[in-house]
Amino acid sequence: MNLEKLETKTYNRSAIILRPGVICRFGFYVIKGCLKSYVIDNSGKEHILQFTPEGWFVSDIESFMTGKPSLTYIEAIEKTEVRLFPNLISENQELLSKEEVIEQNHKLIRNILATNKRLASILASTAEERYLEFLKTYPSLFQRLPLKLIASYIGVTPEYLSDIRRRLMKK
Amino acid sequence: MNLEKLETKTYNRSAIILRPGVICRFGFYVIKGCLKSYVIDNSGKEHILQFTPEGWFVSDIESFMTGKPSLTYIEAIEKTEVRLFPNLISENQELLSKEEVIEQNHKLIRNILATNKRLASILASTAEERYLEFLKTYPSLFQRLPLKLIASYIGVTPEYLSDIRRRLMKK
DNA sequence: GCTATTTCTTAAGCTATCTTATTTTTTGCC
DNA sequence: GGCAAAAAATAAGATAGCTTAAGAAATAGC
Repeated sequence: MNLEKLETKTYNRSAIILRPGVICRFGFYVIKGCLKSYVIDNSGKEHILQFTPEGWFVSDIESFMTGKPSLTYIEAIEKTEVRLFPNLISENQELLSKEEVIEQNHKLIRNILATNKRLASILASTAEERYLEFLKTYPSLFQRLPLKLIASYIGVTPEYLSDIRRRLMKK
Repeated sequence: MNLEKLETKTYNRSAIILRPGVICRFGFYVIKGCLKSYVIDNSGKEHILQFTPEGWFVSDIESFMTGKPSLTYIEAIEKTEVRLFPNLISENQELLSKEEVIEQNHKLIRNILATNKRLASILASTAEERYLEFLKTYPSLFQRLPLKLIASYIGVTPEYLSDIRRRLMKK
């Protein structure tokens, strides 16, 4: 896949790149800036699935792979430049070269590993542990993101994360 | 990849197929029976990441892909027959044919989609909602698995799941 | 630079979920 | 088929994390 040929695009802060119901026709590779993907629950609360800073890849993988309508949002947290990878619903994989399939694999696998870790962490760790883990895993993001978004990512309310921070300070 | 040539193996109930610290050299495709993969937290509690009944695939994907020691357990819940897929640390992918890479992709993708759904569900739904979702998604498993394991999967204690059930009965 | 808006902190009361303990039921296995 | 062991139900008290609210601090955008 010749990267030079792929379209790039720039989104402003708060631009919504994907919303539920729409088919996700691209994977987004972030060149500069940061995206968030999230779902909104029945009570209207936002839950962040993934942050996507420079060098990472994001998509609604289910929609991207199967052509079904997306269930998630993808939105720019900062002004963000992305490279667009055309979608690869299963049949299309046959059109790619072997190297391209492997290349695609690598990007996907990196995401899978992160998602797996995240699931284990949500199941097996306390909020405080998840916060410390986040700091260690994304030291750069920690400085760039508002507390509110970090709270949504680790799965607590901003008020509670504020408490956690205070308690950690005391130690 | 010629399926006829791949090794199959049968494990007894409670047999531990993979444990943390060991490199996961195989992906396990379940022909008959059911496996669970799980982590154990600091306080010794077990958290189920995935059930793997007939027709599904499981592995410690991080270990399988990168050759690093595994962080998870994989264990037979019932007497289980599996087909062993040799590991595919990145460099090895080049040894496979394009069709084999795509085949591998398909198995992985199915798991990824399930994991993504699960993460969204844990973040955005209540325990009761997750229980109902589990029943709908795995009607066959629900009858086969002890409550204790379902509780661990949806992320609550068995006592609390027992409460949830009772409350649902009343309705 | 100023102002409106958003974010963060703090605090108090509340609820979902956990812990521990006991009893009853079910299951694995000889 | 019977018995030991595991699982499930029930209940009561404990706690992590939520809600609401209000003031302080930071920030976006003009």
